[in-house]
Amino acid sequence: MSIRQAMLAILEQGPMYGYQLRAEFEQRTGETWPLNIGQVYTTLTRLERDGMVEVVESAAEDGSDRTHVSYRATESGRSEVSEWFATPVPRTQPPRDELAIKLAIAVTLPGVDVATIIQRQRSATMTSLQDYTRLKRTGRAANPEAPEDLAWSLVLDSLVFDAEAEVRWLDHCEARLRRAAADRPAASAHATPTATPETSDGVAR
Amino acid sequence: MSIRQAMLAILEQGPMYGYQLRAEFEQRTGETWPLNIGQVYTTLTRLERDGMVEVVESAAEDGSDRTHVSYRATESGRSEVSEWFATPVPRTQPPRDELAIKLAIAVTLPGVDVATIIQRQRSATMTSLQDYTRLKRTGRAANPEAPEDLAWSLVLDSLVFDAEAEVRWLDHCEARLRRAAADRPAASAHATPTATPETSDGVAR
DNA sequence: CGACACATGTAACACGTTACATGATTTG
DNA sequence: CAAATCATGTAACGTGTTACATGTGTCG
Repeated sequence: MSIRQAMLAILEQGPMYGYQLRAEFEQRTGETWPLNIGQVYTTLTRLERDGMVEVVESAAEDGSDRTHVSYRATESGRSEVSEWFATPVPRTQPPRDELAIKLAIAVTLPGVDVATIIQRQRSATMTSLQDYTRLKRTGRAANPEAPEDLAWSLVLDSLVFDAEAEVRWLDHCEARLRRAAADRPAASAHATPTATPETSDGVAR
Repeated sequence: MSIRQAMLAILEQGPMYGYQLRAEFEQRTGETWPLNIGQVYTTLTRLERDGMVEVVESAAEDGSDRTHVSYRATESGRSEVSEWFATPVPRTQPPRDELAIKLAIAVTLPGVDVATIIQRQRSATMTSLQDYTRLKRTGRAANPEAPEDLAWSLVLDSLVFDAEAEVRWLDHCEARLRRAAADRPAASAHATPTATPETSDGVAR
């Protein structure tokens, strides 16, 4: 649902055609979320159907006489954009987190080696983190003053913050599982139920 | 794509029918990611088509003579699950982050009050954080020893880590924007173009 | 009995990806 | 000129949500 609004928002800069829209989007987000060109056209069609944009056949501005199928945001479109900016992204129904789902299920199944899953995941994520920092050094020399480069840089930071949070969470999970295992040591290998005393957890909460 | 694997993984516990699968899933993830019952059936159909599960008409175990349409994981299904657990969730194409996209575009558009967007978002996210901690206190009395409750608790922690990372990122963005504004002070309020020396145009790019 | 939860589906739609078709323009 | 890139689409498929239809079991 965010592509639609993003495209509409970019149209605030003026009428554009499909390819241009994709270029503008990717310039701001880097190679992070490549935007499928097919989807650009289908989304534009739906936006037009919903009265958010209208077609403006425009000559290419580069002098050639080629015309493109450009789109311009309508009044409705512009108001949808400002509402998008004015409303915080809700956390009521966060997108499903595959890693969280995976671990949540893993800890409930017998015979699944959760510790290994965690270690592999952390190692993969830390590799990504290194890639991100490498990207930040290499990054788009250009001029860091330009808003598009600032945008891309912020997106990159967002990925870093996210990956760091994931690593922290993995450490946290590891610790909690270790404590849980310490409380009832037999449960791992040969499945001895050990009758769990009272409620004396130690798992906190 | 994660629901499919999650359902398949849960079937490792033994044959189940639609409603049961949903209940097992939601018990592990709390009310975080409610699983649509319609999707359960369509996903089961596709899993069967792909040879991952097979139907086992089973009598309900609670004594009643009612039979349910239960599914059991096949050999292929089981191997897909173990591969799922063995492979880290890749960060190569992370799911699109609506907030990051929104801010990335916002900073490149003239006349958008990014500072306000950030403040509103942070305030909304911190409210969610409070809800999470309240949930952690209230949480599912039951017994925290039970693996399902541990799972749900880890998921909740994941939400917290995520929200905290978001707040940190918002602070980070705010700081960077303040620095950028300090470097070229005129750009904010009354849209004074200040003629940006060399490349002219003001629209940049 | 009537309301409600359980249980199994189907249809319609939105969104997203991959792949293909078809031209025009640019460039080695 | 041939190949690559730009540009605009369409078709097929997977996934996800919402809504509807239909029937069974339970409980006040």
